[in-house]
Amino acid sequence: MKSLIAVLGPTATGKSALGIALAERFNGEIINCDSTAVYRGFDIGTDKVPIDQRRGIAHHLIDIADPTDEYTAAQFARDAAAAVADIHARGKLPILVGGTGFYYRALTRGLFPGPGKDARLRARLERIAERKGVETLHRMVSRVDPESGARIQARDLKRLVRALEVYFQTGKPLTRHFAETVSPLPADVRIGAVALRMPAPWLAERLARRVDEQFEAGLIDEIHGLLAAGVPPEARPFGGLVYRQAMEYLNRVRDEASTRALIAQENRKYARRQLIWFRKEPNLVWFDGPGTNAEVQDSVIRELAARDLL
RNA sequence: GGGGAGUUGGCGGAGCGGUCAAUCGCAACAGACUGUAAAUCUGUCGCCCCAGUGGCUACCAAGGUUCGAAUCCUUGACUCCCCA
Repeated sequence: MKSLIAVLGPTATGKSALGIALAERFNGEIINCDSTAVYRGFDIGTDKVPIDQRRGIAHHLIDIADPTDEYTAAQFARDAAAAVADIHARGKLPILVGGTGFYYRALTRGLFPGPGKDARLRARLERIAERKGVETLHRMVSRVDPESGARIQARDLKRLVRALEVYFQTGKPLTRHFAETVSPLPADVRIGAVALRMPAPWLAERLARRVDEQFEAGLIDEIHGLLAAGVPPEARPFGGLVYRQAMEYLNRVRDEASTRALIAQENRKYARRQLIWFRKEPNLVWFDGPGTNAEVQDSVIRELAARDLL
């Protein structure tokens, strides 16, 4: 019987610290489950744990993609499953740590084995949306795949494009592919998932403090460095939280003080979406953070030990 | 001291006699999510309820005109700009 521990929950609740504490105590290695931390060079804004603070614990799936790559949930599911197998093979305990719910779901429940992105097809569909309105795509989806049409909201461009992309590439509606969905994880892996949470006002305070720390740690210099190294401003990770707002600041959309406030605010909204996501995740045990707290760590260990996962 | 502009729901900001509980944006709140997910999208958003072509209170304040006012008039308070 092999265990996989997962430390999940909203941003800034101390997941990394809890993960490292568990790894130190139970001969574990960390697997990142954060969609942006996979990109090299994006360190400060993604709150990566610096190497000298990892206490010698191996961290997987961090810094594995170039900023110009388009890393996806499907790729993550494959890479993470491989990392889990590798860690198990070496007789160690894999500990998944991160806040990207979709990545966690892709790993634990799988994505349907359909085709990936087709850039030309997407461009074509997006052009149709531009010319005739997104609703046109929704009508197209409803015609070829009524179930998806009912499920996907009429203006949700990305999902509509995806549904049509799958249909045009396979001749089969997206919904029919779902039946073939399987987790890439071997069947004998037992998952022990815990999530950290915190009262909203407390989290808001931590988020505001973290933004200030990121600026003091040289967030803006990091961005200048990336741009100087030739990373285009359209690169995927620049479009995400913290970096998007910081880029706008560099483009003089707003001053630094309001940029910091905006980033904190966007982080709060993100934390909210993460909570909504993880609340629906089955078999997940919640703990009141922060994960740096020794008592919290102890109760997590007790819980996992009681379920014979450690 | 003189001249001009303004005061609208948590904020910004439309509306300029009826169809206005008041366009829209933001925030807030609730939610969706199967290969971009730190992304993308949706709903609610004055108060009350038997939840409806329902009731009540509302557009700085007080009066007035009118069948009817956030919209017009008078006075007052406050804010901003220009000239002294």
